[in-house]
Amino acid sequence: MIKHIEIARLLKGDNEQLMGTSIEVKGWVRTKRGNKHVAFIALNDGSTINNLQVVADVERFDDELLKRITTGACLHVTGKLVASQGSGQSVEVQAEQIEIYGEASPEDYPLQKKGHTPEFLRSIAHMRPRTNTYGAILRLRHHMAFAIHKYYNDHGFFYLHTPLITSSDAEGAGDMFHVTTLDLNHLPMTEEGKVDYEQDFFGKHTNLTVSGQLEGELGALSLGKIYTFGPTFRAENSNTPRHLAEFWMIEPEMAFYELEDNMDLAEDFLKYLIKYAIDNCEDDLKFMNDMWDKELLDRLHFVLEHPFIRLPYTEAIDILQKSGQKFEFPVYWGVDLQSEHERYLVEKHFKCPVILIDYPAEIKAFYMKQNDDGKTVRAMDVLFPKIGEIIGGSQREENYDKLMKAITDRNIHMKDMWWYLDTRRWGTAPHSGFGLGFERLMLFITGMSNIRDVIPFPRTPKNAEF
RNA sequence: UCCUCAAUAGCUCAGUUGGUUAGAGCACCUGACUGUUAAUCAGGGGGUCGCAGGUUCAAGUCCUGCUUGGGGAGCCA
Repeated sequence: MIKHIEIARLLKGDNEQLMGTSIEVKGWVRTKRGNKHVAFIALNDGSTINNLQVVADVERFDDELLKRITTGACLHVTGKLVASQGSGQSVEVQAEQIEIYGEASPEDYPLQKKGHTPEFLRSIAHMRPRTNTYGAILRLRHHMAFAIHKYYNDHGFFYLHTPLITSSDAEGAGDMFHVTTLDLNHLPMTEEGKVDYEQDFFGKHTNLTVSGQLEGELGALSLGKIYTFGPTFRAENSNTPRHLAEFWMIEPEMAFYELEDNMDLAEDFLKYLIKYAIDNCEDDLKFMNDMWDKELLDRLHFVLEHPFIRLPYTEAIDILQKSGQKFEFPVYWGVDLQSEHERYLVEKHFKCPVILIDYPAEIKAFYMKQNDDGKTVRAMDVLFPKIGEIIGGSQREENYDKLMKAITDRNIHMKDMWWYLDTRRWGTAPHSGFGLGFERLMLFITGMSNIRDVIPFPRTPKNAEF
């Protein structure tokens, strides 16, 4: 007797030594059908999108027991693994014993064997991992997370844990969640009538991080190549299918990398992840392709096989102005590109991922390396079909004086940022990095269209259930 | 936050110019069927029409506000 075998292993090709032997399987019932002589139970244990067919000879089992086996119930089945008589599967289990771990009353169990909308499933996010779709998404999410660590480890990067609680609010990446242990109903006040954060837990005002980049630069300028991979928090009131208040971000930061090296890394990295998914998640990707996005696999292969277009901002403006397209927002040099402009470049003009570089300094962050033209900075945005900006990054300004000028030009308060500036005072070096939104990657990999469906428990304005 | 569309059975939806007892498919329950494949076939139960007001002899249907959700925009990853 072999104890509890996962369904993924039973359905693999190399199960010949198990054929004819008695095995144990455990999992949740997807559907049961049959007649008065035989019952077919589709069992899924989450190890694979595929179900194991359990065949129960009705005369061998108590009617009451079989009646309690309904969609959603959890079973422990002992039986013989045999070649299937039916055509839908190669093997099946002839049930000898069935134990019901947990019933799922058909009167109120919310998941049915028919399809549900993502909107409905979001309202039962605690149960949706039990569906085929979210099982596939969560397995893909795991494999992508693993592949990210593998890629960087294999390329000599070190995983740096940057803090989630930060006291710097000059990062310029939008509104932040405050972190405090003060009693909000009885706030200690200073003589000027402001909240006295000296009495707070950290003795100063603190927030949840919006980026690990600044600390990441400290790592790069000592370890050489580092990456961060952790949660990030933005308190913006963004209500779109592409934004979350809590999301995961990958931020590599590399000493001695210039912008071209940065672009090479971003492109190689993204293609590695896509290839990893294709090579390791065939069943789940096929399911997502068949059920949600018929062009998913074609799109993944297309991106894998074509070099990304690399284009200076100034040339992109030129293309847009000469396109003859009518845009809602006018195009001129110095304007920040709108979604419609980015979509035109990626989906209509080039029909290919595009890396835009050398943006006007005014529309980019203070830390980006200034070009000699005095107008542009060494920024890069990677734009993908269907989802838009998937990566934002740059070569960093390593010159102390130029960095200080950018800071004063923008009226940024740097009193809490002395440690960042010290990297440019002592042993500064050219370096680069970028940020990849993990859930945006997952949108691309899964073919889903709403970011709330590629994270187990989405956090968005007015929504922190589960 | 702005624009826009929507909310009717457990789920997905239909519901005419405002008019009698609000429908369908799936799910569920009962039955039929000796190997099914989101099984099939027959029958049955199931509704505070998102919430609060208003117009009207009469509101699922028209008006106002609110709530929730989708799509688009901004912020960005």
